[in-house]
Amino acid sequence: MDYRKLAERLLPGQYPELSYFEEKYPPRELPKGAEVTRLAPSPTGFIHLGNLFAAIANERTAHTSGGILYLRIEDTDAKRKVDGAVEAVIRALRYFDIAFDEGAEIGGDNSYGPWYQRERAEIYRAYAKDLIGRGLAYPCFCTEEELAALRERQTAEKKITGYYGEYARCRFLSEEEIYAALDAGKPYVIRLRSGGNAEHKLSFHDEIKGDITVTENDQDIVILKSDGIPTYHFAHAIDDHLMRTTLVIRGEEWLASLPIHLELFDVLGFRRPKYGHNCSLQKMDGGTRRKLSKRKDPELSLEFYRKEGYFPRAVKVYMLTLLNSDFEEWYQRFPDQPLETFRFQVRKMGKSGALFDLDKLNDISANELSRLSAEEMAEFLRAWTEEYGTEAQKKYFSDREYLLKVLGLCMGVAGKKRRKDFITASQAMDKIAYFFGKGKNTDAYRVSEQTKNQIISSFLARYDGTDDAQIWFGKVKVLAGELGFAAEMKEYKAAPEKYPGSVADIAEVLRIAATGYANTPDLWSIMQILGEEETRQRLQAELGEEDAK
RNA sequence: GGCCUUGUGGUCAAGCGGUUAAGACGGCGCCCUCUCACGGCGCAAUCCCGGGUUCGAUUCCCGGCAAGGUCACCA
Repeated sequence: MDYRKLAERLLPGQYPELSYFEEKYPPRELPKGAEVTRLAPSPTGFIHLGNLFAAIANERTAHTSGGILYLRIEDTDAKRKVDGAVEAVIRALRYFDIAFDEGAEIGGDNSYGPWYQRERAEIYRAYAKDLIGRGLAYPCFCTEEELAALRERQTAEKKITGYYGEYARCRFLSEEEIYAALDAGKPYVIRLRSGGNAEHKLSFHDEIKGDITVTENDQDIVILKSDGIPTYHFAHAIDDHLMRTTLVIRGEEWLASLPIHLELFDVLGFRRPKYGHNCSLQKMDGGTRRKLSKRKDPELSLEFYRKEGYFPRAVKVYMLTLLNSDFEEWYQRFPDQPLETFRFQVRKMGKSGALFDLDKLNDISANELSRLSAEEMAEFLRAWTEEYGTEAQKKYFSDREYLLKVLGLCMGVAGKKRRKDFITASQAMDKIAYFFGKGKNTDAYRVSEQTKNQIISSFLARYDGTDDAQIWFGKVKVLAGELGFAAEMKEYKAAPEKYPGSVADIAEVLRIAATGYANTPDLWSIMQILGEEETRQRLQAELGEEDAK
């Protein structure tokens, strides 16, 4: 068969010589050891924690090695396209400090572009034409129904499913049959004429998994779909070669198609990049664990973390602790070092999938936030509130001095022992809400109505907003004594049966009355911030409830 | 089902022939304490199972089992 003629018929016209591409996209001039990595999302705009996980691995690898990270958009599937998706991806990643050097909408060096696969159609076709001309690819006229029927038959016969070997019907079409089908205008795809044998196993070194065994590919996979757009596999080989990617870090769901990619690189005469297949983040679903999925886990979308107001650095730190097991120790030793100074290593990435642990993230988050100054915290909260907060919450920022006092109390003294009350912006905003107006009590009094009223009114009788903490607490103790409660905790603990309660119980009533919560930071300080007038009003209101009754 | 990958406490994990099997999160106690938080001190783990190899195996080999991934003109 005249393959050249067939290639001309299938992909007519002038295409550049393949050497043209080699020259146009020469190997990058980078220092030794520098890795070129990439992120290649499809433009659905949806990006979740698993993507971030891989993104950080790619970014760190590129930038700790003095290399380059670029963004390529895999838009070969028209169905997946969503408007504004690329910008959304870039924005989401920038929130976590992932910066690209080149790529779609990045504005860096564009000499290795275009970055949208749709715009690279000519390139793929040139290579496909070459393959056809060399007899390494051929047109396939099988319909979806026929392929489905084939699959069914293979399944019934317990054969491996797919288009391969004797099952690759169109592989054996005669020249006449091909041209007849073409003349009849039948739609077709271009398939690779695989030279592999699935019986053959070869050993392959994966940068993350180590030495693994892979089976040779024998599937005549589609390289050009009927619309002339390449499949992922074909585009991957060509793009990563021409963009001179040195290390492909991608999810382990790609491991199964690695044999295809290996064959493609060989057949195209490309030097293979290194590969690292990272395990995917998993989550508990019912009784079993599974990888995070775009469709099933919208709550794990990056957008979720922004909405909740997670501190971006906290999410990043958590990802890093999962990515490189020695990171956590490093971070404990050098908490003030920039994250970038940690020596990230691909080979240290875990081999098994980690379960996403919200508790751990929350702990890290609380730690991160506790290291902020009140001013920084205020700024973080303000930015979050502007985007996601309620109108009422936006008012918290009208009196900056007041807000700072509140945050100072809730965070503790800078440089000293600090509280870790705040986990996320939305949680923090809720946590400080009582400083900006008291609603219904969240916690209930644990003493009788009568005792409660007694405590509040006798406190009110001697409360003076100018008292310092010592005097203030002294008065609470006296009050406790008058009601028969233990004024000293030591005495109470020594003989709890002798008292109806202790100062702790007295303080609890006052605390609930003033804030609505049984647990808060120092009560005296809270009253100082609220001011005497507001404090009195709140306590008075608690008495009022009884009158109403 | 075929193929691939993985299997150390509830979770993330270090260790890779001899260890009291690190550490972190979570849990639970205790201490500190007007509550909470912080901090401090403790407690809880038959290294998936079964065979080998070895003086000795969590570590090596084989076989199970379990979990995950994948088998598209989706990426």
